[in-house]
Amino acid sequence: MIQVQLPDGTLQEHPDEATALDVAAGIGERLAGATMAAEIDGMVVDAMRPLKQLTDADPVPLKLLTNRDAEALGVMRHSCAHVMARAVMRLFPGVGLAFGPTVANGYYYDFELDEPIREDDFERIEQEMRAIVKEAEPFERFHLGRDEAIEFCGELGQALKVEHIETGLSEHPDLSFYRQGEFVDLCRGPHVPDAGRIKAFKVLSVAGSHWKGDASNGRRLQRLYGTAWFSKKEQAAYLERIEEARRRDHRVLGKQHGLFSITPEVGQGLCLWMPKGASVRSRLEDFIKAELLARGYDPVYSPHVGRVELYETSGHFPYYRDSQFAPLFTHDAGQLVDGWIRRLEGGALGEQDEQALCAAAAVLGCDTSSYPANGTRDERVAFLHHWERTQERFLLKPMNCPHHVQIYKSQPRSYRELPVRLAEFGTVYRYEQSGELNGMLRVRGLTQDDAHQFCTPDQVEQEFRETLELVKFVLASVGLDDYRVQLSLRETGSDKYVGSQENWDLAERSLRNVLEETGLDYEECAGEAAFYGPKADFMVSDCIGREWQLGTVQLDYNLPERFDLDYIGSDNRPHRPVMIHRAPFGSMERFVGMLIEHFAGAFPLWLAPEQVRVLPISEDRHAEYAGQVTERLQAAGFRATTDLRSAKVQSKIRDAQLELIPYMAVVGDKEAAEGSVALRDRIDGDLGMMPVDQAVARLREEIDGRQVRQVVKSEFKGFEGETAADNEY
RNA sequence: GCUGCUGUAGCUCAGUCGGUAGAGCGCGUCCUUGGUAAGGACGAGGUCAUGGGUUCAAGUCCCAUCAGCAGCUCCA
Repeated sequence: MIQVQLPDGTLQEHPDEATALDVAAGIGERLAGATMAAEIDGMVVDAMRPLKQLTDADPVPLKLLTNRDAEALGVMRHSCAHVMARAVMRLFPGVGLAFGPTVANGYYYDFELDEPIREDDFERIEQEMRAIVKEAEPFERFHLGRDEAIEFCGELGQALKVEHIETGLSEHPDLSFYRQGEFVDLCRGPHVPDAGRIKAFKVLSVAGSHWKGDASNGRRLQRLYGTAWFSKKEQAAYLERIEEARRRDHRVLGKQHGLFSITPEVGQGLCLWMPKGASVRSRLEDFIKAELLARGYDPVYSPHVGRVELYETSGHFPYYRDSQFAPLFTHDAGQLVDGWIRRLEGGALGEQDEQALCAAAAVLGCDTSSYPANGTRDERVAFLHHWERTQERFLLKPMNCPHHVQIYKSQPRSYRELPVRLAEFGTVYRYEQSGELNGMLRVRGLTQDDAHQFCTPDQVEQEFRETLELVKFVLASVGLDDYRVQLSLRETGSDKYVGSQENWDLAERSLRNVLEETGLDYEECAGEAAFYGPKADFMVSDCIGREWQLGTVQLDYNLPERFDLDYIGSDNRPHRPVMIHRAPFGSMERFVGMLIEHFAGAFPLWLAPEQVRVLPISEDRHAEYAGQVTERLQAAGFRATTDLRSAKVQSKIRDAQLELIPYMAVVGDKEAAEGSVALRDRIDGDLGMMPVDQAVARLREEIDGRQVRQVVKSEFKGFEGETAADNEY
């Protein structure tokens, strides 16, 4: 007999071969039916395996995982991924299986298959899945030794599984498999007891992927995404959330409401701000500029380009070469020599090609007569570098910091004037991979609400503290109150970071101290730091529960070193300042794009491009009074227009509603006689007649308080604490 | 950058088997002058993304390019 201890402390006796499922059945039939898996000492395991196989503990600390537990949801989804793979194998004979893990809200399975899977196929895949679920066959686990396992997968024709056992799982002495009817898959598990426990599922999308995430190995896979839930109701809520997100797509709303546009004529990832989008942006910029002035920042301006040497010194140019626009050369041969150097350094330059380059460079006016063609590679590179350095090369700036550093450096600094805070809405250019571009959220030209704070090491904590306050304040001003901070730290043992060990320790400690002290919800992430220092990123949740990385605060002990910055201390000796990079919004593009989705295009009054529209009942009789009202509203500082079309007022109201104008002012005979308006609210509808002054006061109050009145919360909750499982197989 | 899918009027989309290009909304003109989410009539709008190819004939089939979408990889 074995002893089992349940979470409430009760002890039970069970036969030696008892499983968690047996324990559940002993408590109640319904519980057994709802049991998906079990948890022993925090480890999620199969409910159908004998407890003795799973632990030596006595008594066995057992928790039954049912359709009320987030952990069970992951198990069930992973089982559903197997069901999907089984269905696909039936419909596409000869398909190769790769990986099939769970992800947030669902799962995927990667297949190796020549024939493309199309959306039209989803229905029959789901049908096959329904048939498999209806059969409710059990998931059976078994083990094989390495050699047997390789032979077994070979016999099944699963070459990728063989490869994975030989490489990824080379340390595993024996391998576990799960069988479900005719379908067998190498898998760590755990799984639900039988397929019948999958109550709601759907195949969602198909996309390309790469074997083990490596694009260079040339092995293309097809990734089929699906979702699964404990009930149809939960699934419906989730699908509705996806729909809601689609309805809020800033690319669609941005076009519809004339906020921004991205055209092939201008270029991929280069955003044109239309008047209405520019209006929203400029409200935000004015707001934060005023805030910065109040907080002791000095606004500065700097150009969009800078000499390449600036970014060589900062380290950005060599580190991010591939994600920058190519340098601009003033000499005709510049680009050629640059490509020449890179080919030499890459070791991929033939003798003939080199001679051709030599000749071509000469034609373009670069004197190559003393080029050491027979010298070492280093000598040849040095010759070309030397020439290049005599030439002007510019870079579209990928960062504002080097320019701000030059402003700091332009005069001697005393500890008395620190911190120096230089702020600029600086536009930077990054050559993002084409597949990464996404509306305003990921662009190639973006404007950061950037600033750099230069301070003494002693001031770091206080500066960081104040900066966190600023970020919190600006997020609150647009009604974003649901966020957490990700503290990105270095990864021990990696060589991608610059700067001394002591500085990193100091920086990380300072950030952690202040975050602790402010009580912000934060989480540490090793390996996510920038190459020059740790950072605190604000992860903001929007009204339908999606998380966005917006503001960032980054400590930097590196650039001051590289640019040899100093200030004179009270000891009359030079000291090294510390830099803080920070951008509360992140970039204006990304921030406004996120706001469009958060507000579903319906901006709060203080940000709305058009705040009030005056609607005359009759175009010819009330046009004059409508014009007067509009002028009064404009004089009071509102963005107001008049709708003078010869349409019925119902139709004008409908259009204004669809254009998401916050307020309408209807004017007819009565209003004209009394000097009033019939105010209509986008949200609450008709507010009745009131004097114009009263309407002005009402709107003024809403704007001054930066009120956010309409943010629809999503029905979808998901599972508290749910995370994507880390599936090894 | 890679894989897959897509590209028809300002917008959203039909377009069968390869046989002279369609709708709704929007826009323009005219009629209508109205009271809180669509009044009516008429009209203008397209080198079917671009460039090649196959064919008597291409929006439709093939190739390339460009752009968009989904995903992968990346993100100072």
